[in-house]
Amino acid sequence: MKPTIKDIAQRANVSTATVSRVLAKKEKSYRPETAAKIEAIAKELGYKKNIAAAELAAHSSKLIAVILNNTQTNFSNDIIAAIQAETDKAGYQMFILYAGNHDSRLLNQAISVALERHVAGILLVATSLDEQAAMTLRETSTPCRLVSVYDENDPKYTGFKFISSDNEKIGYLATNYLIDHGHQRIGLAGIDRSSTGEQRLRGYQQAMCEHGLAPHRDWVVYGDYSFGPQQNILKGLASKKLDAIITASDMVAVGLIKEARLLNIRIPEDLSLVSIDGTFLCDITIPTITSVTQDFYQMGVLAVRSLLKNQDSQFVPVHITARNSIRLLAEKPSLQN
Amino acid sequence: MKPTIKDIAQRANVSTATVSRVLAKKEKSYRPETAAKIEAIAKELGYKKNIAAAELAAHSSKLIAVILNNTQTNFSNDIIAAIQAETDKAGYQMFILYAGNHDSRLLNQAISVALERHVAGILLVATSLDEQAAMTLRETSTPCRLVSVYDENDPKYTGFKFISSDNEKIGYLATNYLIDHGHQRIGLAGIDRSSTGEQRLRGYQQAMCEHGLAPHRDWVVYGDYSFGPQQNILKGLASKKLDAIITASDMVAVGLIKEARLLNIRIPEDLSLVSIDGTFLCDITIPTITSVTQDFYQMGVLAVRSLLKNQDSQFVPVHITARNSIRLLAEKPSLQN
DNA sequence: ACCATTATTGAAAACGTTTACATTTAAGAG
DNA sequence: CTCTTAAATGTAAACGTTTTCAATAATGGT
Repeated sequence: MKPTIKDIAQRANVSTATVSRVLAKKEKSYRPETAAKIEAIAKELGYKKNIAAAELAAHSSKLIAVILNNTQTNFSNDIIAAIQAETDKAGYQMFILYAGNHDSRLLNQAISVALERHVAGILLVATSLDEQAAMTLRETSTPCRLVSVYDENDPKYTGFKFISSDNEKIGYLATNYLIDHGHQRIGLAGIDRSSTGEQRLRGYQQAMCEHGLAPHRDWVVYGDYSFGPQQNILKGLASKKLDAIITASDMVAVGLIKEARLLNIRIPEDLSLVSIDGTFLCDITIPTITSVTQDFYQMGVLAVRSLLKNQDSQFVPVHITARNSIRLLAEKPSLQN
Repeated sequence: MKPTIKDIAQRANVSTATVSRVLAKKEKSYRPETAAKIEAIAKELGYKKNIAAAELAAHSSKLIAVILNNTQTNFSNDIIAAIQAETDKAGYQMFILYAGNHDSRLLNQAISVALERHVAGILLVATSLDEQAAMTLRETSTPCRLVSVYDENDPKYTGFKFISSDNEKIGYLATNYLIDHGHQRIGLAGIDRSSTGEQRLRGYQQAMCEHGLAPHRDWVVYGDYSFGPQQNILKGLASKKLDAIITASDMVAVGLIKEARLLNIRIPEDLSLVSIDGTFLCDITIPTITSVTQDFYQMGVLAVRSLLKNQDSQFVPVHITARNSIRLLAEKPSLQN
């Protein structure tokens, strides 16, 4: 039988209460000698606390549930590593639940499991809400944060706190950066039609408009952030004579670089490229890809802090990482269609 | 206050025992009407089982601890997704603990946490053991499996069951495949000096020897499986006039492709390449990379099954995925040094 | 209608902690 | 040396389930 505090108490000639206090390191409520004795015995017996019992008695768990979208994003690794490190630092453990892929049943099941475990908090990473999930999460007293997802315009999302990059800013930054380099006919490829995509699109449009460059509707190609030289982004845009393209993710950028190579379009000589994300993929290509870089690790850190310290929503700063996929254009390239 | 089975029992005019039985779906031990009534009330009250209490009472947890190495490998995603799906299917939940990077303290702490949670089992993914960890795991009755790690020659590993690709076979397959395509001067790049690297090296050497191609010691370049065009693998091997290189991982392959491009070495015209892993990275490069492909998803699935059903160690089949990084050489290229 | 089974249910004892409250012991003030 | 107060420990009641064993109700055979 596994040893319990009772066994320790007996051997140490103290009560279980004292053992509990020592093992839980309750401040100033036991003599150092008592503590030493108890700790020695605990070690000798190979005692392991039964967390289930502890959580039951204390009405508090040191668990954080992380709910993840199943789609393989090459950045969730970073977020998760950060969440793990930060929860660990606070004496918590994280535990991961996958919520499939826009699968309402799985999502709600994951939430249910988290609540059954009476977790200290829930982190929804890159996962969009549905009506039922939103309701459940609103009703429970368990705190929750959305990570890398938000939507001020969707009532489903109101009341939920989030930690994310500012997608509008991302679109705006990327576009402005290209404009600063003399580009005018700028495309946007790979965004989806959900909140994230729309937000980036808005930023793009705003930057364009502010410079009097009304973006052509055809310059925007929708997608799902994934790799796809087969998506023929460039073929579709070929007739448009674009100066540059912003890709919605590094995966899209990599696909586009490959497509360009096959079509003998040189980057950046014939076409500039700036990607959104800034993961390691930007460094493995030729040329390396200039990106609007998101700080995914920091995002994870802040998400945990926000959850544990009940802080408000916040945007994680983004920045341009200059690499080699942009050329400098003359001041005013032609603009006729 | 959150509702408990007591509340449900009261409202349904039954005992808590009955409620427990219904909610746990104990076979044939209650009338359907009773079940219906209880389930209705549970739903109405928004009842959530307190898993801590259940685990405490039942002496069994439905948790699987997954202990992970911190190093970013682009395949652990697949393994983890599989573990999640498979544990879920069996009614378990998995929970992840990071063990740093050959960090003894963190590893043992992770194991300790897993044991405190009285998990049903532990999966060590791509994590090597140290003396203390091996001892702890041997002493406990909690079952455990190593995933993607094994070493028949290291006494630390004896007695531990594993699920992994056969690294010797991987090295052997890759080498043979190149030999079959007429290559003779074959290098091996990026392996480390731990068990995995040594095993792959042995397979490589065996295949070479079987064909009377004593491999030159200089043809093997050590590394750590990671991306590094800066590692100058090719520069180091330039004088060796190799026909082909086997890279220890896709990341190494990608780095090597980049290096080759910068050095104007054409792949596969000047140098053939076969990589080990076969992840998405093999598809995004130009040329696409022929690989010895590991079935990481299956590895995760089998690991969970082995753990839960107490099955023995097993190798997960690997196979060659032909892509475009190998050329066909004449039967007998020159072999003088 | 009666008895032997069998299917349902209930009562209550675990499970291993934490913690409020009570008690004892030690320490300090005068 | 006594009194007051603080520190250290003990007692015992939770916490919300599961499960054994006992009790009751339903069922079928005769």
